[in-house]
Amino acid sequence: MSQQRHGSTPGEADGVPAFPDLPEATIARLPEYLRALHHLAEAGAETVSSEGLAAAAGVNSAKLRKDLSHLGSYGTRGVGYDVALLVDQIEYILGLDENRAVCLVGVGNLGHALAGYAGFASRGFRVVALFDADRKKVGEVINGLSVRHIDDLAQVAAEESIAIGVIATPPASAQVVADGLVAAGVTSILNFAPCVLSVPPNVDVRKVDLAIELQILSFHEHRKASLTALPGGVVDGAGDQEAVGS
Amino acid sequence: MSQQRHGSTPGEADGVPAFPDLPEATIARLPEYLRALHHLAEAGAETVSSEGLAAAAGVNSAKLRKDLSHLGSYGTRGVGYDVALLVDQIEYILGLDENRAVCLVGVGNLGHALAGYAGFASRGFRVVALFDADRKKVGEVINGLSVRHIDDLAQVAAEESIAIGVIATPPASAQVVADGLVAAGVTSILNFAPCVLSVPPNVDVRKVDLAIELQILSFHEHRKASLTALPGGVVDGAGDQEAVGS
DNA sequence: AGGCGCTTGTGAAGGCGTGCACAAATCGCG
DNA sequence: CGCGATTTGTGCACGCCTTCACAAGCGCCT
Repeated sequence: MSQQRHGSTPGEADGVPAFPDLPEATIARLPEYLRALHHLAEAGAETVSSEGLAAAAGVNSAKLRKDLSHLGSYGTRGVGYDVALLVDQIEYILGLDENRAVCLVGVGNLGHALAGYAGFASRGFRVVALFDADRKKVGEVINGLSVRHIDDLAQVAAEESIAIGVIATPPASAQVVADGLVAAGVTSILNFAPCVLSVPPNVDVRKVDLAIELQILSFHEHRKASLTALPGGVVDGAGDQEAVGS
Repeated sequence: MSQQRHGSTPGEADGVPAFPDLPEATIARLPEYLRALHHLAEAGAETVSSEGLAAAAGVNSAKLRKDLSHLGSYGTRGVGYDVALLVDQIEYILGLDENRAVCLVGVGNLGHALAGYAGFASRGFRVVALFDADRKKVGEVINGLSVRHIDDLAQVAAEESIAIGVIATPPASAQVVADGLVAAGVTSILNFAPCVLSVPPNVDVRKVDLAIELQILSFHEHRKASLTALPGGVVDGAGDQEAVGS
């Protein structure tokens, strides 16, 4: 690779392009590495070996090295990775230094919890608005933010540039809300409603379905139960953490 | 394949073994198909084509056919798939006919919402117990269930056979809780705490980290922003739903 | 009864991701 | 100043998953 890197702004080091076309699987793991790095930094570590960081993030060390190599060479052979430098680099790649504005639609059971979730603010996001279609909920204050009616979405989006919309409505309303978010210029959506959304191709949708996660676990339970009833007995069973993406 | 299938109990049709070793990627999609099928059944559909079901589930039709072919042949050429039959078959494979017992540990912000989430009960799961380490929360009644102290876990597990444990505690407590669940005989864990759990190899862990989902979306925002600033302009951007697993 | 259109099930090819194993590079010590 | 210990970065092979394209099968219409 190339020498002399400390100093310049992250991502624009020298020869490395700002967007090295990271594999999707790598992107999904970067946040995990970042969390582990923050943990290490708080513990006072200056550098980490790939082995150490891999263990903290729950992945294979070879995989970690390959992932990090994709975003340029930020390690030192014989020493390891500079924790602070790597944190900056990953945060830059993930765009977390821009402190993106997030809005949440649907202040029901789940939405209420999400609105109060501290993990968002502490990891680079600002929840700037809460919406609901139910006029009875409008005005309610949650975590310092007051709930507004969904019809105000366009107006609020014009004031604050909203990067990400979170949908926590019943499935029947989700598509309408998604259309509204897209119309308001939102290009990333996190969908908690158990349904398929159709959006323009330039909009990214990620989905989290709590029941699906349970059903996948249920399958493995079923499988394990039918295996123990057979000669082979308990063989293995995955062992380490499975990612929730793909 | 084989003829004559209607009639016998699902999964034990005739030549097909109960566990055809489904690819992990297929398993992750089965719940999505199931949801779409229930939707179709409510709309009164008797049969669906792979094209139709694929559209409803947000996937490629070839992928859907291959997925379904893995669990035996339950379609009719020229006609499509029998909706009711397929529902039974998928529910059997996923083990949803056993109405598994779920316990939830950590009745904080998020845990509270999960305890009240209707989607669990409606999709084949029974939340049978809520736990928390905070004595001030013990006794609180949520959705008809009263919160018990975490020390009672072993006792409750002995009474009701708990299949799945959900962890919604702060990350610092998550490992201790996981150890407790494992000791109580739980072999599947759904972890909402942002940390890595280490468990014996026969225990399955799935993880849901809300902040990670946002960070992945943030990356794509960052990427899109840096692309529009370049000659190529907006090219595509995925188009359809991305799974949250992988 | 025969043919035609529609739909499933699957063989084959290609791409992506993982993990091994090792060469290259750096630091510290004698 | 040179050597050995240590750790990164990566070429390579393997396996999983996706996608295409098409043959086989089924029902309906004439």
